[in-house]
Amino acid sequence: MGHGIGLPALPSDLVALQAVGTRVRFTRGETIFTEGDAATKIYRVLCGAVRLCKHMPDGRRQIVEFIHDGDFFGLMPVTGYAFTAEAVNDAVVVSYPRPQVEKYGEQFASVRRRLFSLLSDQMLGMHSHLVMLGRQTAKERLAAFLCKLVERADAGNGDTVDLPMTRQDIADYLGLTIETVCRELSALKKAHIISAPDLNSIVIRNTDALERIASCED
Amino acid sequence: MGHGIGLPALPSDLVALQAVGTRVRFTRGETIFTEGDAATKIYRVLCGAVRLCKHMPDGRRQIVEFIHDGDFFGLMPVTGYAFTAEAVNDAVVVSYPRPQVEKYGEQFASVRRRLFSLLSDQMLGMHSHLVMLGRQTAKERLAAFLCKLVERADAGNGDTVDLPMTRQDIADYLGLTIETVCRELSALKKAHIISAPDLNSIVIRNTDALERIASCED
DNA sequence: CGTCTCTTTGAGTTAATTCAATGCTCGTGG
DNA sequence: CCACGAGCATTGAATTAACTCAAAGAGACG
Repeated sequence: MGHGIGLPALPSDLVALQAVGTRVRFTRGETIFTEGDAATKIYRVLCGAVRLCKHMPDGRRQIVEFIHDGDFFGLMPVTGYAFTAEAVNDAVVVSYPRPQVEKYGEQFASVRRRLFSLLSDQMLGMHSHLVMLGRQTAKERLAAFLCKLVERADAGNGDTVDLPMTRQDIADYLGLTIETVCRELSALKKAHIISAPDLNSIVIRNTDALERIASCED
Repeated sequence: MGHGIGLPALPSDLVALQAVGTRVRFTRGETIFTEGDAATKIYRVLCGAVRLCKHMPDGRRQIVEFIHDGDFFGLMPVTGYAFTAEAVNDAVVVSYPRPQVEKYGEQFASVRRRLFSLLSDQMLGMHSHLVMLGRQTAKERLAAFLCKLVERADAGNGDTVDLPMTRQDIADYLGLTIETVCRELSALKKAHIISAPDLNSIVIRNTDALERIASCED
Protein backbone atom coordinates (compact mmCIF):
# COMPACT_ATOMS: atom_id res chain seq x y z
CA MET A 1 0.00 0.00 0.00
CA GLY A 2 0.99 3.65 -0.38
CA HIS A 3 3.61 4.89 -2.82
CA GLY A 4 7.13 3.56 -2.66
CA ILE A 5 10.05 5.33 -1.08
CA GLY A 6 10.88 7.64 -3.98
CA LEU A 7 9.17 10.85 -5.05
CA PRO A 8 5.93 10.43 -7.00
CA ALA A 9 6.60 9.84 -10.71
CA LEU A 10 5.17 12.02 -13.47
CA PRO A 11 2.32 10.44 -15.43
CA SER A 12 3.94 8.81 -18.47
CA ASP A 13 2.09 11.24 -20.76
CA LEU A 14 3.92 14.13 -19.22
CA VAL A 15 7.49 12.87 -18.88
CA ALA A 16 8.48 15.42 -21.50
CA LEU A 17 7.97 18.05 -18.81
CA GLN A 18 10.68 16.57 -16.63
CA ALA A 19 13.35 18.49 -18.50
CA VAL A 20 11.83 21.92 -17.84
CA GLY A 21 10.83 21.57 -14.19
CA THR A 22 12.35 23.64 -11.38
CA ARG A 23 12.27 22.25 -7.85
CA VAL A 24 11.50 24.72 -5.03
CA ARG A 25 11.17 24.33 -1.23
CA PHE A 26 8.55 26.18 0.79
CA THR A 27 8.19 26.30 4.54
CA ARG A 28 4.98 25.96 6.54
CA GLY A 29 2.67 28.90 5.78
CA GLU A 30 4.78 30.34 2.98
CA THR A 31 2.99 31.77 -0.06
CA ILE A 32 3.71 30.09 -3.39
CA PHE A 33 1.72 32.58 -5.45
CA THR A 34 -1.04 35.09 -4.81
CA GLU A 35 -4.46 35.39 -6.42
CA GLY A 36 -4.13 37.67 -9.42
CA ASP A 37 -0.42 37.03 -10.02
CA ALA A 38 0.50 36.42 -13.66
CA ALA A 39 0.00 32.69 -14.17
CA THR A 40 3.40 32.01 -15.69
CA LYS A 41 3.85 28.52 -14.29
CA ILE A 42 2.02 25.34 -13.50
CA TYR A 43 2.95 23.40 -10.38
CA ARG A 44 3.15 19.93 -8.96
CA VAL A 45 3.57 18.97 -5.32
CA LEU A 46 6.41 16.52 -4.73
CA CYS A 47 6.05 16.26 -0.98
CA GLY A 48 4.12 18.08 1.69
CA ALA A 49 0.74 19.68 1.11
CA VAL A 50 -0.50 22.93 -0.40
CA ARG A 51 -3.73 24.83 0.14
CA LEU A 52 -5.50 26.92 -2.51
CA CYS A 53 -7.30 29.82 -0.82
CA LYS A 54 -9.66 32.62 -1.63
CA HIS A 55 -9.20 35.54 0.77
CA MET A 56 -12.07 37.97 1.29
CA PRO A 57 -11.54 41.68 1.93
CA ASP A 58 -12.71 41.37 5.56
CA GLY A 59 -10.40 38.47 6.40
CA ARG A 60 -12.72 35.55 5.87
CA ARG A 61 -11.04 32.72 4.03
CA GLN A 62 -12.28 29.79 1.97
CA ILE A 63 -9.94 26.95 1.07
CA VAL A 64 -10.85 25.74 -2.39
CA GLU A 65 -8.69 22.64 -2.38
CA PHE A 66 -5.86 20.83 -0.65
CA ILE A 67 -3.14 19.57 -2.98
CA HIS A 68 -1.19 16.48 -1.96
CA ASP A 69 1.92 14.61 -3.11
CA GLY A 70 1.94 14.04 -6.83
CA ASP A 71 -0.94 16.40 -7.66
CA PHE A 72 -0.84 19.39 -9.99
CA PHE A 73 -2.19 22.86 -9.38
CA GLY A 74 -2.35 26.20 -11.17
CA LEU A 75 -3.25 24.43 -14.42
CA MET A 76 -6.05 26.71 -15.44
CA PRO A 77 -5.34 28.39 -18.73
CA VAL A 78 -5.94 31.98 -17.66
CA THR A 79 -4.14 35.26 -17.30
CA GLY A 80 -3.95 35.46 -13.53
CA TYR A 81 -4.13 32.80 -10.85
CA ALA A 82 -7.66 32.47 -9.48
CA PHE A 83 -6.50 31.74 -5.92
CA THR A 84 -3.59 32.05 -3.55
CA ALA A 85 -1.41 28.96 -3.02
CA GLU A 86 0.26 28.46 0.36
CA ALA A 87 2.31 25.64 1.85
CA VAL A 88 0.35 23.79 4.54
CA ASN A 89 3.55 22.33 5.95
CA ASP A 90 7.12 22.21 4.67
CA ALA A 91 6.73 21.24 1.05
CA VAL A 92 8.65 20.70 -2.16
CA VAL A 93 7.01 21.64 -5.43
CA VAL A 94 8.11 21.59 -9.05
CA SER A 95 7.17 24.43 -11.34
CA TYR A 96 6.94 24.18 -15.12
CA PRO A 97 6.91 27.30 -17.31
CA ARG A 98 3.46 27.59 -18.86
CA PRO A 99 4.70 28.41 -22.38
CA GLN A 100 6.65 25.15 -22.42
CA VAL A 101 3.64 23.22 -21.23
CA GLU A 102 1.50 24.80 -23.91
CA LYS A 103 4.09 24.00 -26.54
CA TYR A 104 4.04 20.34 -25.54
CA GLY A 105 0.27 20.55 -25.54
CA GLU A 106 0.23 21.75 -29.13
CA GLN A 107 2.64 19.02 -30.17
CA PHE A 108 1.26 15.97 -28.40
CA ALA A 109 -2.34 14.85 -28.23
CA SER A 110 -1.49 12.65 -25.25
CA VAL A 111 -0.37 15.70 -23.26
CA ARG A 112 -3.55 17.56 -24.14
CA ARG A 113 -5.68 14.64 -23.11
CA ARG A 114 -3.87 14.39 -19.81
CA LEU A 115 -4.27 18.10 -19.09
CA PHE A 116 -7.96 17.95 -19.96
CA SER A 117 -8.35 14.98 -17.70
CA LEU A 118 -6.56 16.69 -14.80
CA LEU A 119 -8.83 19.71 -15.20
CA SER A 120 -11.95 17.59 -15.27
CA ASP A 121 -10.88 15.70 -12.14
CA GLN A 122 -10.52 19.02 -10.39
CA MET A 123 -13.97 19.94 -11.59
CA LEU A 124 -15.49 16.74 -10.23
CA GLY A 125 -13.87 17.42 -6.90
CA MET A 126 -15.25 20.93 -6.89
CA HIS A 127 -18.76 19.64 -7.56
CA SER A 128 -18.76 17.48 -4.48
CA HIS A 129 -17.22 20.33 -2.49
CA LEU A 130 -20.08 22.54 -3.67
CA VAL A 131 -22.71 20.04 -2.54
CA MET A 132 -20.93 19.70 0.76
CA LEU A 133 -20.90 23.44 1.44
CA GLY A 134 -24.41 24.04 0.18
CA ARG A 135 -26.35 21.12 1.56
CA GLN A 136 -24.49 19.08 4.17
CA THR A 137 -24.42 19.45 7.94
CA ALA A 138 -21.22 19.99 9.92
CA LYS A 139 -21.03 16.31 10.86
CA GLU A 140 -21.53 15.21 7.26
CA ARG A 141 -18.93 17.64 5.95
CA LEU A 142 -16.29 16.48 8.37
CA ALA A 143 -17.07 12.82 7.67
CA ALA A 144 -16.86 13.44 3.91
CA PHE A 145 -13.55 15.24 4.35
CA LEU A 146 -12.09 12.40 6.40
CA CYS A 147 -13.43 9.84 3.93
CA LYS A 148 -11.61 11.56 1.12
CA LEU A 149 -8.36 11.50 3.10
CA VAL A 150 -8.86 7.83 3.94
CA GLU A 151 -9.61 6.93 0.35
CA ARG A 152 -6.63 8.85 -0.99
CA ALA A 153 -4.34 7.10 1.52
CA ASP A 154 -5.95 3.79 0.57
CA ALA A 155 -6.43 3.17 4.29
CA GLY A 156 -8.83 0.82 6.09
CA ASN A 157 -9.92 0.14 9.66
CA GLY A 158 -6.99 0.45 12.06
CA ASP A 159 -4.81 2.42 9.65
CA THR A 160 -3.35 5.80 10.51
CA VAL A 161 -3.92 8.69 8.10
CA ASP A 162 -1.75 11.77 7.98
CA LEU A 163 -3.50 15.08 8.66
CA PRO A 164 -1.04 17.76 7.58
CA MET A 165 -3.37 20.74 7.99
CA THR A 166 -4.47 22.57 11.14
CA ARG A 167 -8.01 22.56 12.51
CA GLN A 168 -8.41 26.10 11.21
CA ASP A 169 -7.45 24.93 7.71
CA ILE A 170 -10.05 22.18 7.91
CA ALA A 171 -12.65 24.68 9.11
CA ASP A 172 -11.88 27.01 6.21
CA TYR A 173 -12.17 24.13 3.78
CA LEU A 174 -15.49 22.95 5.20
CA GLY A 175 -17.04 26.39 5.62
CA LEU A 176 -17.20 26.00 9.41
CA THR A 177 -15.52 27.48 12.49
CA ILE A 178 -12.58 25.85 14.20
CA GLU A 179 -14.73 25.18 17.29
CA THR A 180 -17.32 23.28 15.29
CA VAL A 181 -14.60 21.17 13.67
CA CYS A 182 -13.19 20.33 17.11
CA ARG A 183 -16.59 19.44 18.51
CA GLU A 184 -17.44 17.17 15.59
CA LEU A 185 -14.05 15.51 15.76
CA SER A 186 -14.64 14.87 19.46
CA ALA A 187 -18.07 13.42 18.65
CA LEU A 188 -16.52 11.02 16.13
CA LYS A 189 -13.94 9.99 18.73
CA LYS A 190 -16.63 9.45 21.35
CA ALA A 191 -18.52 7.27 18.85
CA HIS A 192 -15.34 5.19 18.33
CA ILE A 193 -15.35 5.97 14.61
CA ILE A 194 -11.90 7.55 14.72
CA SER A 195 -9.17 8.20 17.24
CA ALA A 196 -6.47 10.86 17.20
CA PRO A 197 -3.06 9.79 18.52
CA ASP A 198 -1.73 13.31 17.89
CA LEU A 199 -2.78 16.52 16.21
CA ASN A 200 -1.49 15.52 12.80
CA SER A 201 -2.91 12.06 12.41
CA ILE A 202 -6.10 10.13 12.88
CA VAL A 203 -6.76 6.43 13.08
CA ILE A 204 -9.80 5.04 11.29
CA ARG A 205 -11.80 2.74 13.55
CA ASN A 206 -15.02 2.33 11.55
CA THR A 207 -14.81 3.17 7.87
CA ASP A 208 -18.39 2.06 7.19
CA ALA A 209 -19.86 4.36 9.83
CA LEU A 210 -17.81 7.25 8.49
CA GLU A 211 -18.99 6.63 4.94
CA ARG A 212 -22.56 6.27 6.09
CA ILE A 213 -22.44 9.68 7.72
CA ALA A 214 -20.70 11.26 4.75
CA SER A 215 -23.12 9.98 2.16
CA CYS A 216 -26.26 11.32 3.84
CA GLU A 217 -28.29 8.14 3.46
CA ASP A 218 -30.36 8.47 6.60
CA MET B 1 -28.01 46.63 -25.28
CA GLY B 2 -28.55 42.87 -24.93
CA HIS B 3 -28.26 40.48 -27.85
CA GLY B 4 -30.05 41.24 -31.06
CA ILE B 5 -33.27 39.62 -32.18
CA GLY B 6 -31.75 36.42 -33.58
CA LEU B 7 -30.47 33.41 -31.72
CA PRO B 8 -27.05 33.75 -30.12
CA ALA B 9 -24.29 33.03 -32.65
CA LEU B 10 -21.63 30.40 -32.12
CA PRO B 11 -18.19 31.76 -31.24
CA SER B 12 -16.32 32.05 -34.53
CA ASP B 13 -13.83 29.41 -33.36
CA LEU B 14 -16.58 26.86 -33.22
CA VAL B 15 -18.61 27.54 -36.37
CA ALA B 16 -17.44 24.18 -37.68
CA LEU B 17 -19.81 22.63 -35.14
CA GLN B 18 -22.84 24.22 -36.76
CA ALA B 19 -23.08 21.39 -39.28
CA VAL B 20 -23.37 18.65 -36.65
CA GLY B 21 -25.77 20.29 -34.16
CA THR B 22 -29.25 18.97 -33.42
CA ARG B 23 -31.86 21.35 -32.07
CA VAL B 24 -34.17 20.06 -29.32
CA ARG B 25 -37.02 21.65 -27.34
CA PHE B 26 -37.56 20.99 -23.64
CA THR B 27 -40.47 22.10 -21.50
CA ARG B 28 -40.29 23.57 -18.02
CA GLY B 29 -38.92 21.00 -15.57
CA GLU B 30 -38.01 18.41 -18.18
CA THR B 31 -34.79 16.43 -17.74
CA ILE B 32 -32.18 16.85 -20.46
CA PHE B 33 -29.84 14.23 -19.06
CA THR B 34 -29.28 12.55 -15.72
CA GLU B 35 -26.15 12.35 -13.61
CA GLY B 36 -24.25 9.24 -14.62
CA ASP B 37 -25.67 9.01 -18.16
CA ALA B 38 -23.09 8.30 -20.85
CA ALA B 39 -21.75 11.72 -21.84
CA THR B 40 -22.26 11.30 -25.57
CA LYS B 41 -23.05 14.94 -26.35
CA ILE B 42 -22.16 18.46 -25.44
CA TYR B 43 -24.90 21.07 -25.29
CA ARG B 44 -25.57 24.73 -25.85
CA VAL B 45 -28.63 26.68 -24.73
CA LEU B 46 -30.24 28.69 -27.53
CA CYS B 47 -33.07 30.15 -25.49
CA GLY B 48 -34.50 29.60 -22.06
CA ALA B 49 -32.46 28.50 -19.08
CA VAL B 50 -31.10 25.21 -17.79
CA ARG B 51 -30.09 24.14 -14.28
CA LEU B 52 -27.33 21.68 -13.48
CA CYS B 53 -28.22 19.80 -10.29
CA LYS B 54 -26.76 17.33 -7.88
CA HIS B 55 -29.47 15.27 -6.19
CA MET B 56 -28.75 13.64 -2.85
CA PRO B 57 -30.21 10.27 -1.82
CA ASP B 58 -32.47 11.90 0.80
CA GLY B 59 -33.93 14.46 -1.61
CA ARG B 60 -31.73 17.44 -0.86
CA ARG B 61 -30.66 19.23 -4.01
CA GLN B 62 -27.78 21.54 -4.88
CA ILE B 63 -27.84 23.50 -8.10
CA VAL B 64 -24.29 23.73 -9.40
CA GLU B 65 -24.93 26.27 -12.12
CA PHE B 66 -27.60 28.00 -14.18
CA ILE B 67 -26.97 28.00 -17.92
CA HIS B 68 -28.34 30.86 -19.99
CA ASP B 69 -28.78 31.73 -23.67
CA GLY B 70 -25.64 31.12 -25.65
CA ASP B 71 -23.79 29.14 -22.97
CA PHE B 72 -22.45 25.60 -23.25
CA PHE B 73 -22.81 22.76 -20.77
CA GLY B 74 -21.81 19.12 -20.46
CA LEU B 75 -18.36 19.92 -21.86
CA MET B 76 -16.38 17.96 -19.34
CA PRO B 77 -14.36 15.23 -21.01
CA VAL B 78 -15.53 12.32 -18.88
CA THR B 79 -17.36 9.04 -19.16
CA GLY B 80 -20.59 9.99 -17.43
CA TYR B 81 -22.24 13.35 -16.81
CA ALA B 82 -21.39 14.68 -13.37
CA PHE B 83 -24.80 16.26 -12.82
CA THR B 84 -28.40 16.23 -13.96
CA ALA B 85 -29.49 18.90 -16.43
CA GLU B 86 -33.09 20.13 -16.34
CA ALA B 87 -34.95 22.88 -18.18
CA VAL B 88 -35.74 25.78 -15.83
CA ASN B 89 -38.41 27.04 -18.24
CA ASP B 90 -39.29 26.14 -21.81
CA ALA B 91 -35.95 26.00 -23.56
CA VAL B 92 -34.28 25.18 -26.83
CA VAL B 93 -30.85 23.57 -26.77
CA VAL B 94 -28.50 22.31 -29.45
CA SER B 95 -26.59 19.11 -28.90
CA TYR B 96 -23.32 18.21 -30.62
CA PRO B 97 -22.04 14.62 -30.69
CA ARG B 98 -18.94 14.46 -28.55
CA PRO B 99 -16.86 12.39 -30.99
CA GLN B 100 -17.35 15.09 -33.62
CA VAL B 101 -16.35 17.78 -31.17
CA GLU B 102 -13.25 15.84 -30.21
CA LYS B 103 -12.36 15.33 -33.86
CA TYR B 104 -12.53 19.08 -34.46
CA GLY B 105 -10.51 19.53 -31.30
CA GLU B 106 -7.74 17.31 -32.63
CA GLN B 107 -7.75 19.13 -35.95
CA PHE B 108 -7.94 22.77 -34.92
CA ALA B 109 -5.92 24.48 -32.21
CA SER B 110 -8.46 27.32 -32.15
CA VAL B 111 -11.23 24.89 -31.17
CA ARG B 112 -9.07 23.43 -28.42
CA ARG B 113 -8.25 26.84 -27.08
CA ARG B 114 -11.91 27.78 -27.04
CA LEU B 115 -12.91 24.60 -25.24
CA PHE B 116 -10.16 25.10 -22.67
CA SER B 117 -11.30 28.64 -22.16
CA LEU B 118 -14.94 27.64 -21.71
CA LEU B 119 -13.88 25.07 -19.12
CA SER B 120 -11.76 27.55 -17.25
CA ASP B 121 -14.58 30.11 -17.19
CA GLN B 122 -16.77 27.48 -15.61
CA MET B 123 -14.07 26.83 -13.09
CA LEU B 124 -13.80 30.50 -12.17
CA GLY B 125 -17.55 30.63 -11.68
CA MET B 126 -17.39 27.59 -9.47
CA HIS B 127 -14.70 29.18 -7.32
CA SER B 128 -16.85 32.15 -6.49
CA HIS B 129 -19.80 29.86 -5.90
CA LEU B 130 -17.65 27.91 -3.47
CA VAL B 131 -16.71 31.05 -1.53
CA MET B 132 -20.34 32.07 -1.50
CA LEU B 133 -21.55 28.77 -0.04
CA GLY B 134 -18.69 28.44 2.39
CA ARG B 135 -18.27 31.92 3.75
CA GLN B 136 -21.06 34.34 2.87
CA THR B 137 -24.27 35.14 4.75
CA ALA B 138 -27.73 34.69 3.24
CA LYS B 139 -27.95 38.39 2.42
CA GLU B 140 -24.55 38.39 0.74
CA ARG B 141 -25.31 35.26 -1.27
CA LEU B 142 -28.54 36.66 -2.63
CA ALA B 143 -26.91 39.99 -3.47
CA ALA B 144 -24.06 38.21 -5.24
CA PHE B 145 -26.54 36.11 -7.19
CA LEU B 146 -28.53 39.14 -8.29
CA CYS B 147 -25.32 41.00 -9.17
CA LYS B 148 -24.32 38.20 -11.49
CA LEU B 149 -27.70 38.32 -13.21
CA VAL B 150 -27.49 42.09 -13.55
CA GLU B 151 -23.97 41.94 -14.92
CA ARG B 152 -24.83 39.24 -17.40
CA ALA B 153 -27.84 41.25 -18.62
CA ASP B 154 -25.62 44.34 -18.79
CA ALA B 155 -28.28 46.16 -16.79
CA GLY B 156 -28.06 49.33 -14.69
CA ASN B 157 -30.27 51.26 -12.30
CA GLY B 158 -33.88 51.21 -13.44
CA ASP B 159 -33.44 48.25 -15.78
CA THR B 160 -35.52 45.10 -15.51
CA VAL B 161 -33.76 41.76 -15.32
CA ASP B 162 -35.36 38.46 -16.20
CA LEU B 163 -35.53 35.88 -13.41
CA PRO B 164 -36.45 32.60 -15.12
CA MET B 165 -36.03 30.35 -12.09
CA THR B 166 -38.31 29.80 -9.09
CA ARG B 167 -37.49 30.84 -5.53
CA GLN B 168 -36.82 27.21 -4.73
CA ASP B 169 -34.29 27.05 -7.57
CA ILE B 170 -32.55 30.12 -6.20
CA ALA B 171 -32.54 28.59 -2.72
CA ASP B 172 -31.01 25.38 -4.01
CA TYR B 173 -28.36 27.37 -5.85
CA LEU B 174 -27.51 29.49 -2.81
CA GLY B 175 -27.59 26.66 -0.29
CA LEU B 176 -30.54 28.23 1.59
CA THR B 177 -34.24 27.51 2.13
CA ILE B 178 -36.97 29.08 0.04
CA GLU B 179 -38.21 31.02 3.08
CA THR B 180 -34.82 32.62 3.65
CA VAL B 181 -34.61 33.62 -0.01
CA CYS B 182 -38.06 35.24 0.21
CA ARG B 183 -37.21 37.09 3.39
CA GLU B 184 -33.95 38.45 2.00
CA LEU B 185 -35.67 39.48 -1.22
CA SER B 186 -38.24 41.34 0.86
CA ALA B 187 -35.47 43.01 2.84
CA LEU B 188 -33.84 44.22 -0.41
CA LYS B 189 -37.19 45.55 -1.57
CA LYS B 190 -37.75 47.33 1.73
CA ALA B 191 -34.31 48.91 1.39
CA HIS B 192 -35.26 50.15 -2.12
CA ILE B 193 -32.35 48.26 -3.66
CA ILE B 194 -34.61 46.24 -5.95
CA SER B 195 -38.28 45.95 -6.76
CA ALA B 196 -40.18 42.99 -8.18
CA PRO B 197 -42.94 43.83 -10.68
CA ASP B 198 -43.76 40.12 -10.99
CA LEU B 199 -42.34 36.78 -9.90
CA ASN B 200 -40.10 36.41 -12.92
CA SER B 201 -38.40 39.76 -13.02
CA ILE B 202 -36.71 42.25 -10.77
CA VAL B 203 -35.89 45.90 -11.29
CA ILE B 204 -32.53 47.15 -10.08
CA ARG B 205 -32.88 50.35 -8.07
CA ASN B 206 -29.42 50.65 -6.53
CA THR B 207 -26.65 48.70 -8.21
CA ASP B 208 -23.95 50.13 -5.95
CA ALA B 209 -25.70 49.07 -2.77
CA LEU B 210 -26.22 45.59 -4.19
CA GLU B 211 -22.58 45.26 -5.13
CA ARG B 212 -21.50 46.57 -1.76
CA ILE B 213 -23.48 43.87 -0.01
CA ALA B 214 -22.28 41.15 -2.39
CA SER B 215 -18.60 41.97 -2.06
CA CYS B 216 -18.48 41.78 1.75
CA GLU B 217 -16.49 44.97 2.21
CA ASP B 218 -17.90 45.95 5.57
C1' DC C 1 -64.81 29.81 -9.46
C1' DG C 2 -62.24 26.18 -7.51
C1' DT C 3 -57.87 24.00 -7.58
C1' DC C 4 -53.05 23.78 -7.94
C1' DT C 5 -48.60 25.64 -7.50
C1' DC C 6 -45.67 28.96 -5.89
C1' DT C 7 -44.69 32.72 -2.72
C1' DT C 8 -44.77 35.36 1.39
C1' DT C 9 -44.87 36.24 6.32
C1' DG C 10 -44.99 34.86 11.22
C1' DA C 11 -43.60 32.13 15.33
C1' DG C 12 -40.75 28.98 17.52
C1' DT C 13 -36.63 25.96 17.20
C1' DT C 14 -32.03 24.55 16.32
C1' DA C 15 -27.48 24.01 14.36
C1' DA C 16 -23.72 26.46 14.27
C1' DT C 17 -21.54 30.59 15.77
C1' DT C 18 -19.27 33.85 19.04
C1' DC C 19 -17.06 34.72 23.19
C1' DA C 20 -14.45 33.09 26.98
C1' DA C 21 -11.61 30.08 29.60
C1' DT C 22 -8.52 26.28 29.92
C1' DG C 23 -5.35 22.67 28.19
C1' DC C 24 -1.65 20.85 25.53
C1' DT C 25 3.01 20.87 23.00
C1' DC C 26 6.97 22.50 21.78
C1' DG C 27 10.95 25.39 21.57
C1' DT C 28 13.85 28.92 23.84
C1' DG C 29 16.42 31.00 27.24
C1' DG C 30 17.43 31.48 32.16
C1' DC D 1 16.89 20.96 33.38
C1' DC D 2 12.94 23.48 34.13
C1' DA D 3 10.05 27.56 33.48
C1' DC D 4 7.89 30.33 30.43
C1' DG D 5 5.52 31.93 26.47
C1' DA D 6 3.52 31.26 21.97
C1' DG D 7 0.46 28.98 19.17
C1' DC D 8 -3.01 25.54 18.51
C1' DA D 9 -6.75 22.80 20.24
C1' DT D 10 -10.54 21.80 23.17
C1' DT D 11 -14.65 22.52 25.94
C1' DG D 12 -18.46 25.30 27.93
C1' DA D 13 -22.03 28.93 27.91
C1' DA D 14 -24.69 32.23 25.63
C1' DT D 15 -26.20 34.07 21.19
C1' DT D 16 -27.86 34.22 16.55
C1' DA D 17 -28.59 33.31 11.69
C1' DA D 18 -30.99 30.35 9.33
C1' DC D 19 -34.23 26.58 9.57
C1' DT D 20 -38.78 24.20 10.29
C1' DC D 21 -43.53 24.33 10.68
C1' DA D 22 -47.77 26.63 9.84
C1' DA D 23 -50.98 29.64 7.72
C1' DA D 24 -52.40 32.80 4.43
C1' DG D 25 -51.91 35.32 -0.21
C1' DA D 26 -51.44 35.51 -5.30
C1' DG D 27 -51.45 33.98 -9.87
C1' DA D 28 -52.49 30.74 -13.56
C1' DC D 29 -55.48 27.66 -15.74
C1' DG D 30 -59.13 24.63 -16.87
